[in-house]
Amino acid sequence: MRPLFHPALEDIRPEAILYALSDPERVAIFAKLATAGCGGTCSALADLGDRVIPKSSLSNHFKVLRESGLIRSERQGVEMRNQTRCAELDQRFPGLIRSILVAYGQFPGQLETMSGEQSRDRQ
Amino acid sequence: MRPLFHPALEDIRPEAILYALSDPERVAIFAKLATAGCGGTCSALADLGDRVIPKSSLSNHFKVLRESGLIRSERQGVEMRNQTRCAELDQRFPGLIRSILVAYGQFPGQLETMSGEQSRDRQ
DNA sequence: TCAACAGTTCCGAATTTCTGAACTATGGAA
DNA sequence: TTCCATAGTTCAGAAATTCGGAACTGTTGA
Repeated sequence: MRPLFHPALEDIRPEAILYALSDPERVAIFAKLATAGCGGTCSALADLGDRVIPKSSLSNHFKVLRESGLIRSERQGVEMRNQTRCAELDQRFPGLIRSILVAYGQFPGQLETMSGEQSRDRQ
Repeated sequence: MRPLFHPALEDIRPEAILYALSDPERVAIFAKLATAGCGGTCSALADLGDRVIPKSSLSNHFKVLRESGLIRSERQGVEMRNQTRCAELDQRFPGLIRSILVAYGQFPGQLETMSGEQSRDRQ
């Protein structure tokens, strides 16, 4: 398994962000992560209610989210911990993520790491 | 030639907007329209500097922009007049278009019909 | 009536997406 | 250790999408 790629903040491209979030399944996953309340593992995010995303598709969704710079993934034992990069992203693209989530009706008030706490970054 | 389809404001879907604007060529076209200064015809927008978009691709770009709800196209004689639906869109998805254009570095201060003038709508 | 022009449609090639099946990595139990 | 279960990744082929040249359509002006 090749090491997971995460773009540096300055390498994040708006087209990648928009592309990643132009898929409602990925938005649903990202919104769940952004609004916390879930463990952040892949499997915990597979159930969208109306359908269960196949494993391989899910894995690909996470790859797209990760490589576009929207999330950070980190192996923890047998599973994967995912977290959004909202705080960083808001620095680079002010207001973007928020207005996208609002547009999707996925902004219930509290974004995990956005604007509030300045994220105790580990790198 | 079938009649051009324009979604009603309430039928505009965020995923369509993001998808349409996840392509840098379409963003370039849309930004030129949004910041005025050009006629709004297709051919006037074909030249991106580094490459000239083929006619059929250009036509498709306009179709994507139109059917996502980002622009309105109207035949005027032999050519097509295009205009953004920024004012309407900002009503439905507050801040979205603006923050996207800012993210792309395509927001030079003056958006044609956004927030300022409430657009003398023709319909 | 005809030619020119702006843009659309068609269609085949190339690329991308999707997902089941096989595989890999980790941790726990025997 | 070895073995099994679990979480997720990679592979591969089918399906869907995108791209763009060539042919077509609709409009204007000569």
